[in-house]
Amino acid sequence: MSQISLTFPDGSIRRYDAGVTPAEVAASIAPSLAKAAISARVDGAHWDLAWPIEADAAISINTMKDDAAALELIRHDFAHVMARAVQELWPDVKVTIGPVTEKGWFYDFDRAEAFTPEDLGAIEKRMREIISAREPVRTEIWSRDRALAYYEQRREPFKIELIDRIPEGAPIRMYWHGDWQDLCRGPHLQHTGQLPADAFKLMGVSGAYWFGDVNRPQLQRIQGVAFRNRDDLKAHLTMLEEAAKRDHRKLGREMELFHLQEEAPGMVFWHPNGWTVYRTLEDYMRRRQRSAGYREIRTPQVVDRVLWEKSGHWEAYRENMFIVEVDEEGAKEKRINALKPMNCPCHVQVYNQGLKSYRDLPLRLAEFGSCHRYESSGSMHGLMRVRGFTQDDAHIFCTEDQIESECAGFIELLSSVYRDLGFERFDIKLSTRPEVRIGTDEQWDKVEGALKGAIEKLGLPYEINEGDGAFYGPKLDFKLTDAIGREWQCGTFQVDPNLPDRLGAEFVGEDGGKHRPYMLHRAVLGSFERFLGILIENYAGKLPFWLAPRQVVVASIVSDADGYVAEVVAALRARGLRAEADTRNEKINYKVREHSVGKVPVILAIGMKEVEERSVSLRRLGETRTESLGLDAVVAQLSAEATPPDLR
RNA sequence: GCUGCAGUAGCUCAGUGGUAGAGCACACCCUUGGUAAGGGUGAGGUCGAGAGUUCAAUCCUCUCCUGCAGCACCA
Repeated sequence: MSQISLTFPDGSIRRYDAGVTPAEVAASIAPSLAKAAISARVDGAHWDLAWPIEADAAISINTMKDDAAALELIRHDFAHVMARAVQELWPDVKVTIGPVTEKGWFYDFDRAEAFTPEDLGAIEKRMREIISAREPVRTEIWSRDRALAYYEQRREPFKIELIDRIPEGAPIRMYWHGDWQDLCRGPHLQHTGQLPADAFKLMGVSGAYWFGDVNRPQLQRIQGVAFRNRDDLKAHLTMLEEAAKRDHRKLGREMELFHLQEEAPGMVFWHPNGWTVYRTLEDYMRRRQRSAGYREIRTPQVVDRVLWEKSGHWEAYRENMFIVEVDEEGAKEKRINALKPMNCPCHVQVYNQGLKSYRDLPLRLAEFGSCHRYESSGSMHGLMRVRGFTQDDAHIFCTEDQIESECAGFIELLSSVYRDLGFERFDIKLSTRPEVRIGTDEQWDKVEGALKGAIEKLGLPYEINEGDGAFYGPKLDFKLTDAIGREWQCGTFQVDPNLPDRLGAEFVGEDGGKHRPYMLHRAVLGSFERFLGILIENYAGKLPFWLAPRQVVVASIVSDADGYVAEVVAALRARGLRAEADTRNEKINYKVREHSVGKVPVILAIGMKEVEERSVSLRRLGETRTESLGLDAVVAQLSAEATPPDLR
């Protein structure tokens, strides 16, 4: 038998018979390692302990201490254990697929009746029994015919389809968890006893299409989360509770920011508090864009279909547009308009007014553009996905040579805005040319190169999403990370030579001839509605002082102080602070509680002592400590704090 | 849009085949209290909309609307 050399992480090399398994390798090192082993990494691939190694390779043995490997195996094995539990409880249920997800796994089942929450409890119980049986996990490679015959006989149509999708030559692996069997590419743990029985939880049932295809059968997806130990599970559940507490829909009500109602699904009714935050953010963005060289414009919301036909939206996007029919006096036909779903065609109209010279470029036209899109009913979610929204939109008209510097300028603006708003971290994704596209390869090379060049010159890391660009040009997506680690895609930067072409935008070049400009679509926040939702959740409602809708409440302790309270409020307001008096007939405890719940950053309590000293007792949100300050001092201090970050 | 669940007072929710209840919020009164809920009294509901079954529907059935979770969608 031939021999192979395996290289270990410490650089040492050992020789084994070809076909040795990682389990045997581990045993050759130490019995304790053999017991603790869960999988191996062979030349970078995640390797089952039972799979033979046939050639020289670099190897490392994974144990439960290896985060990534352990979590993957645990979650994968949980998927199988759950499927087994389900089939043991309901033998007629058909199994499909059960992949690992970010925090756990899911498994899709075909079953006539819906799973109930009680069923989940029963499944969890059965899973624990399976785990405590500590049954070995076995693997075998089967021939295609044998696998197909097996599933024919078991009447598992979905598995048959899966086998048909396995490419010729790839191994068809069967795994046994005890005497329950599933088709799976592996790898898996050694036995079910290696699963942490106290570190998983079934999270719910939902519908899911077979292969994500609306036209295929809808299955029932049971989702679970799993971690290496109970503490990690607990931390995860705590994070979910934390996220629920931060839910902007709940905080929006509690803080009286906005509401939604069924007569206008997906459209926001902003209340005074919410609108204050909105305008503060909008004013900030207006200043930032103005100083970054943008000119602000405003374009119509109701536009004739003729323009949408020219721009291509009528053909490609019509089902997402709100259509407005108008009976014009004397007209034979109804005139058909649409609420704009995007601002770009209108911006080209502004560009097209008057002949443009190359000297006018780059021309940056910005609009806080109010858009409407008919989003499908199931996709709407509070402020995060709405039908009526406002983008911090802008289009830069420029030459090909200007793309790189415009891109760099945009990224600098975006990163500075995100930092000002409290987001330190964001990731960039570059989507490159798709299969179906317009333009020459040379153009794509140049434009993709410009985007890469801009990012690299700024020294920022980025990922490439091969083939995910629009048919007309590449794009950048910017994802920020919030305070509890969730990612939100907000910013975008898209290169578009297509729309200027369709709508006939041009400029006179140095050569005196007419040329097409490029159009760069870009947004920093995305939509104000959604971004405000993200801000609310990021700060759990405790917005930074400059953004807080009510910055200061001046609360009287005794009614004899009411006159001075009014004076304090007036002094604060004179400096532009958003201050309110609370002179209601309530105890100070009551007022402090109410305004704390309402997330007011600063409460100034006023009793007779303060009246006599012309001072205030200052208490900040989240603290129990109070501070006594003179009136002039507090006004000066708070107005400094209220200055937006770009004006400091 | 699909699957499942839900819709009762401003909010959170209980409840019943014979037209409804709690806590908080709200109004009024008492109380002037020093940093997270003082006390009392009171007002407040076409029980999401429409149709059907029934002597009788908030409750049962159907359709629709809206919301929630997930899926699909986000050119």
